[in-house]
Amino acid sequence: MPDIPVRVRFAPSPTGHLHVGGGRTALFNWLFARHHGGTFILRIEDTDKSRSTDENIDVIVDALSWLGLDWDEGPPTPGYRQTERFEIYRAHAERLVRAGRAYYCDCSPETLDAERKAAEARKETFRYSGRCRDRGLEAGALRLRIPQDGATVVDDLINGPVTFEHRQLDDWILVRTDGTPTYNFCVVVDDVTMRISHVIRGTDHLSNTPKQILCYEALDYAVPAFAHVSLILGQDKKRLSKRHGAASVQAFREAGIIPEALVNYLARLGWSHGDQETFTRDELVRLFDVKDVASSAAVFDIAKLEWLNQEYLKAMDGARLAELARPFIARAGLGVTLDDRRLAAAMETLRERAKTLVELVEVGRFYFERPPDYDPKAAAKFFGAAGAQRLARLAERLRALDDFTAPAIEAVYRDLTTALGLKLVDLAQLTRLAVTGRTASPPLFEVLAILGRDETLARLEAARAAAERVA
RNA sequence: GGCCCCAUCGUCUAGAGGCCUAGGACACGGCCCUCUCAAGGCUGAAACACGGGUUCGAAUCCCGUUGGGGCCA
Repeated sequence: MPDIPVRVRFAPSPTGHLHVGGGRTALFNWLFARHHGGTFILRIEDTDKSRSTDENIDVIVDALSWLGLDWDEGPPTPGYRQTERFEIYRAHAERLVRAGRAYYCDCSPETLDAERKAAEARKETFRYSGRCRDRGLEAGALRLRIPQDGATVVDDLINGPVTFEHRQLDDWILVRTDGTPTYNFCVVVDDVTMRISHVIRGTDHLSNTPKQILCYEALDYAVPAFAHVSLILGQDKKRLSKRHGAASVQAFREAGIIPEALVNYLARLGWSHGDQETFTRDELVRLFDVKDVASSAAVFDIAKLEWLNQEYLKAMDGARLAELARPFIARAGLGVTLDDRRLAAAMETLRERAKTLVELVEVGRFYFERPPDYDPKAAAKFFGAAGAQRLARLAERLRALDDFTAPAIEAVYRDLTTALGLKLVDLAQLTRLAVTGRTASPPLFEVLAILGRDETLARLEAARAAAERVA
């Protein structure tokens, strides 16, 4: 189908947050559209009024925007929500009735239920008997008249040809007795009227596809190409859900994952390009082809996502990192007193020590507050009279230092180490404990330089006092 | 239960009959580097679900079994 314009859509139902599986489906659609210079459409499947809310639409729109998946058609422009389209479904239903491709059925739920039970008793799949097919009714549920014999083949771009025998299908309901269209009918009408060229969606819809294809044909519309993407599984190989922890795009955002990393990870889940692991957005657009998407399901691996996230953090400059980190600093209840320059420098000392923005703040807490306490084990080891003594001497020398930079500070430490007949690690760990409250931190001399002389001396003095109390 | 999909290291995957004594990445172990923790470098362990075919030759093709998943109820 090289001649028809590529038009793809992502059609979430706004019944909750955007699931990462949905995020990946959206990404694949978006990449496909951008790769082919086509159109990416966002459509909201909100026919389930009881569970669909405007808030959820906002959340999904927000998540897609955050991922950088912009749509060419869709909300807030009207006409892209199913609840706005009932007139269109009605018109198409009428068309099918007039063409004799659909008929009304007044079989009661009880009758149908009895048939279903009978079929079960015979260990057969329940199929509607077609009792009302030729009764010429003018009201009731509207059913699609499908061929009795033969088969429909879904020529799936990912799975290859998949054959469904018509004898396994039945005359399914297009419009319920109460006049509401069914999901499968809405989807077909929407895809038809939006001139969708490729339907890229989750494999949970593969089984519905033959019914839909029959409906396209009844409507006398060209059938689009289909590509069914496998589901994302949790560690237990069950469909990924909230039970597995973070499963929504929003949850990862809050966990401090950056959009570039999530996009890269999601793209690599089921799709690959040789041995390449990291891709820029442009590379993805250039290299992605839905035909290369794997047909097997994939387990979501948070550890790998976090590794990728760190790869992105490590490649980022301090200023940008600072902007990303600010909301996380605030959420941790901390305030920034460092100026922009120092904050950026601080970020650069943290980025290879954190896999997420949340971790970045945790590991860099001391940049935003004085140590509220000292690691007890380390305090027992480094503090005491000797420790207090050493802290005093360090403070004395640092106060006298002309140039409060990392190399100059290091020289002071090396000097004093020799003078005292110690190892560098002794004074370094003592100071680290004094300044950060912990025994692990970014390179000490850089930390001191970023904190600045006044703050460093204040912390040294506070620690000295605490050290004396230990003694 | 019926129909459909899927099956390479723990995980994501490369592999489209000989290039495979199966490659990469994450995670894991070891070593190096080192002011701590990381990061980094080197290195180790780790897989073609099983059984039949087809073929000179199968991870790659076919059939079955098993297992997992989905849809319909």
